[in-house]
Amino acid sequence: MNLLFKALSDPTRRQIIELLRKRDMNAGEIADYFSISKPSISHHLDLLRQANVVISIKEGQFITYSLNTTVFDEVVTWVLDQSQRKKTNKKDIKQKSK
Amino acid sequence: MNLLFKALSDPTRRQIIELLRKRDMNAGEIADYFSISKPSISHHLDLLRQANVVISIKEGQFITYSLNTTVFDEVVTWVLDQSQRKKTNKKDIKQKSK
DNA sequence: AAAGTATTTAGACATTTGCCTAAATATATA
DNA sequence: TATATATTTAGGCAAATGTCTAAATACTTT
Repeated sequence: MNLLFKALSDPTRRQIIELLRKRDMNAGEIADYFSISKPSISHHLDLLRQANVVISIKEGQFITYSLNTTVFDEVVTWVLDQSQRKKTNKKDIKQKSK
Repeated sequence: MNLLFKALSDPTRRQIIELLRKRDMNAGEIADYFSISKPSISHHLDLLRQANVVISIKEGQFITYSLNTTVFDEVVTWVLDQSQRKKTNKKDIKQKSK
């Protein structure tokens, strides 16, 4: 959960997600869309993979990345949940201190 | 957009959101739920306010914070959008370099 | 007006993050 | 097998982030 939100908190990583939404790409193709170095992109891809946002499949010399859209459900559920006001429980009522 | 995702990327701030989901609270009440200092909580609240996630209203000696749930729509829209595979445009097809 | 309470601001510090270059690894091709 | 290509790993560095204590601000109460 935290890895997931962390993964989404960087603009470059969100752009990578938007790219992969259109089609699967290998690391080099992805890097071509950015002006930062390939190792930096590789690092971002690693974080996205750790957060389960993308899956990577080695295809010969290339590594193809694709979105794992299922994790987004988790985010949507959490966020939508916050939009809904919760009924206050007795035990949640905090006394003013002193 | 970036401020919003940044705001959601910290566990303490997400917990604050979950607290405010139940009821509005003033800064001191919120701080009571955590073991970190009041100035730190105040800082988190400031970031949440900058991201438009909460609104603060001064009520005498207290400052009441409440959720501004409308911003969550933005997140849900973006995330849901990524879950939906996009039709590939001609112009989006990137030639393999060389 | 003085003292107490609620909250923020200021400034310092350690950790994390995002970036870089150089080197390592793995596969493909001449 | 030697060379070229694709990608990652390693290590370093600057900026951003999260935390703290001390001090400032603002309101309330005596």
